[in-house]
Amino acid sequence: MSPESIQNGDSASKSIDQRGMKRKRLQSQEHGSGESSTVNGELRKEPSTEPSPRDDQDDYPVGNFSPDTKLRLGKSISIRDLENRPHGGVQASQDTSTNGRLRQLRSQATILRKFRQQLPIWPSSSTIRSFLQSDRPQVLILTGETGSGKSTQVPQFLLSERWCRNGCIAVTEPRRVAAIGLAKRVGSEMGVRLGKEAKGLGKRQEDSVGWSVRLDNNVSRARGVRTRIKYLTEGMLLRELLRDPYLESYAAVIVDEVHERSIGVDLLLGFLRLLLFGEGDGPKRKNPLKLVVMSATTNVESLKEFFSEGCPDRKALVEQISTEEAEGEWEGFSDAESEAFASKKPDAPKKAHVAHPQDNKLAKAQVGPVSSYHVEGRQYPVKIVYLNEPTQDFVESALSQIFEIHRKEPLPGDILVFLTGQDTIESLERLINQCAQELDRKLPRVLTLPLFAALPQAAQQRVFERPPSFTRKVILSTNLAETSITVPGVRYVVDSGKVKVKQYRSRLGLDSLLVKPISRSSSIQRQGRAGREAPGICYRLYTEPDFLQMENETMPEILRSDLSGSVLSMKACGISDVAEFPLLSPPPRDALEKALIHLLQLGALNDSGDITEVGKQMSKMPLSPNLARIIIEASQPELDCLEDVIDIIACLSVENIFINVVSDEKREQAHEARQNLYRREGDHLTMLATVQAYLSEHSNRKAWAEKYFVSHRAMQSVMDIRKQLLAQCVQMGLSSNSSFQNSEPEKRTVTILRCLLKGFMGNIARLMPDGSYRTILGNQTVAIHPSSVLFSKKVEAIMFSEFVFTNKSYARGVSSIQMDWIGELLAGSGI
DNA sequence: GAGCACTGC
Repeated sequence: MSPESIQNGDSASKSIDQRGMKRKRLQSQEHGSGESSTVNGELRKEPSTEPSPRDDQDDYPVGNFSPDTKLRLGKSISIRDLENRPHGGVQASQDTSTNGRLRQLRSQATILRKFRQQLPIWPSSSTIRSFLQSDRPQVLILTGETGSGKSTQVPQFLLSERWCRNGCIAVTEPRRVAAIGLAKRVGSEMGVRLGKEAKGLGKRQEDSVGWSVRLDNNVSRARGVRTRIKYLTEGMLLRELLRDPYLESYAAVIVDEVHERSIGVDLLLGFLRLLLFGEGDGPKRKNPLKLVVMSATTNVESLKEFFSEGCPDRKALVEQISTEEAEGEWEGFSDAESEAFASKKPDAPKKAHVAHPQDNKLAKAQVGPVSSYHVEGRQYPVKIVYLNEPTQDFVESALSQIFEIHRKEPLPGDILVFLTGQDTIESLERLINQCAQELDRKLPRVLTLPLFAALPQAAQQRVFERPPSFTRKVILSTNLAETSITVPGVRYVVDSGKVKVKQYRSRLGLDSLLVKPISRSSSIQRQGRAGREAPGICYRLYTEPDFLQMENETMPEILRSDLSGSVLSMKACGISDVAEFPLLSPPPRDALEKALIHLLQLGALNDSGDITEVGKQMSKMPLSPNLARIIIEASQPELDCLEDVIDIIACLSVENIFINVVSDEKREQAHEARQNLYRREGDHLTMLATVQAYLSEHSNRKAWAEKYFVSHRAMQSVMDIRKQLLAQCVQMGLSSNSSFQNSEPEKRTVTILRCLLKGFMGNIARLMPDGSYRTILGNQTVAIHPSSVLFSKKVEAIMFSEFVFTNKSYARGVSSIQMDWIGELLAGSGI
């Protein structure tokens, strides 16, 4: 493909005119305000300012970074990285007394305040508060583009409200790093001590900001401390709902990043709707709960409808509004907002049109249970360039596009390329490096940096480093850079328009992992990555008609996942008819049925569909139902292999513990080194052997891991999860006496495998005369994945922990089993 | 002969 074939002109600017009218308008305002380097420089002079993780959705007008390092971090970097920084943006105090520390925190907060005031959301504070002032439960749907400041400011706005005076606000985030990073940021803005750092102030109450994510709960339990804001991952709030169904400990819940439509968010919205507006059997909470749903996109209507549907006095609300004089103002305001956004008319009436209830005593009564509001973002304009003709090979198109940019555009300005996976990233990396050698000496050098989740942490961190002088970075990334990591310095985005998605097919009980076109919203999100620091260009490796044909939104995760975990959570929360559970995107009935049947087979539900004792125990574990069931099986006193099984389950809960080696030579080497760890019974016992070998290494585990080509990072998570699971089993009274530990290894191995089989009943295949494997339930052909120790081996039958279709059906995590175990098992389970 | 991205007391 020739560079000329890439369109560069009018059609590109047309589409930004349509969608990006705000950006154009913002451009003129923005260059003179906020993000300028003078402000940056000013902040830099403050000795107490540290480079802190930046909220990638809601930027500060000043990056808190030293421009010297050019290190700009997204909402998501490594947790360790966050932990190594002093809390709250304040460096260790020389005055170690509590009062000295608090004084210092307060002065820091005063400095930060003027930057908060420059955030686009700042002027909307009182309007936002006014939506939630009635004495009924209320929902506010708050949309705002990247950089508006909503994740950090909205909780602080609400704190001063009467209904929140002594309460705590929960804010959920989809990622751990985001939750921790935001908590630290907001803590320093408020000038309070973080989490357990807060110890109380004698007679006076001390306010604090905390966070709660798996394996890291940093919320003060001290008597004199009020935790005012708590950032949690979605999963953690779901766990809290199991314990405290009415969330009595919170005055408000803020659900952030709803547009990502994770399973967690969808379930939370369902539970929260029931909690707010659930069947009218009397008040469930002492005080009405307030809910703020925050989303980046404009799809307000479906959210509005979702909550209005659940609201019992919906009719009353509608009548009330239509009889109020100010009717047009409230409804009209939000309509004008969404209309303006949809029809791309600039300067549609906005704030001027809004009646601010705090200015109008009657207005309070006008605010219904469900309202919506939109805040402007802060983003530089990005020009869009489409291909004229569709491409057959996006790797090749990306290659020529990258070099066209490189020849044409001056530095600075790094290139971010969105690809589908490790394979395409590595092949493009090779191609670029070949071409770069023949590059004109006068042109800047090219530094190619791959970025995907399976890449070791140190290699991932390289995208944050400043390149050598006269060098352009070309970052080749998966979707990781779309939401989780914000790469600094990017002005050019090359978008393949593709993504690899995992989709569960309940009929086959199989995940497929296939390359698909992205959605329009995802395409816009990728484009936005070019306009973080300066105006940018997004080169789409597809045509404009292709763009127009894309789905509007990415399919919500709940429609493409195994629902057994979600259904178990619902059942544990007392939802008897799961088909009635309110979901924004209800999954098809057969997907729910499949999940119910699976839970029945596992013994989590009984024949009438009620949750069993085993099911209740399973629901408390931070594991999929399959894995949770295995733990419970292993805890039976007569089997007693709990500790060994926990070691295996911990490995199954993290990414691959073995390092992927690229070259053939290294692969041989790794294979050789791992011989001591490999077990002929299969991958699960190999995992056990690896954990045990790692545990018995006391001197230098890092070196040990390197020697065996084992991922040290993965093993550290295995250790954490193992510890957590052991503690939880003790707490749940799942026993483990070690009498059996001394029995013959052979017998122990069989016991362990039979426990695993209890959770992987559907995942069994036997060897056919032609040498292939076929599943017992479903009679599907399945191949042992090349990463398995049993790859190319023939055994009587296999059990596997994962069943994934890529270019064919693969079994991953495979163990050898015997046919006669299966008969007993199936007889016992009623299949 | 091959591995999208997240998450959980």
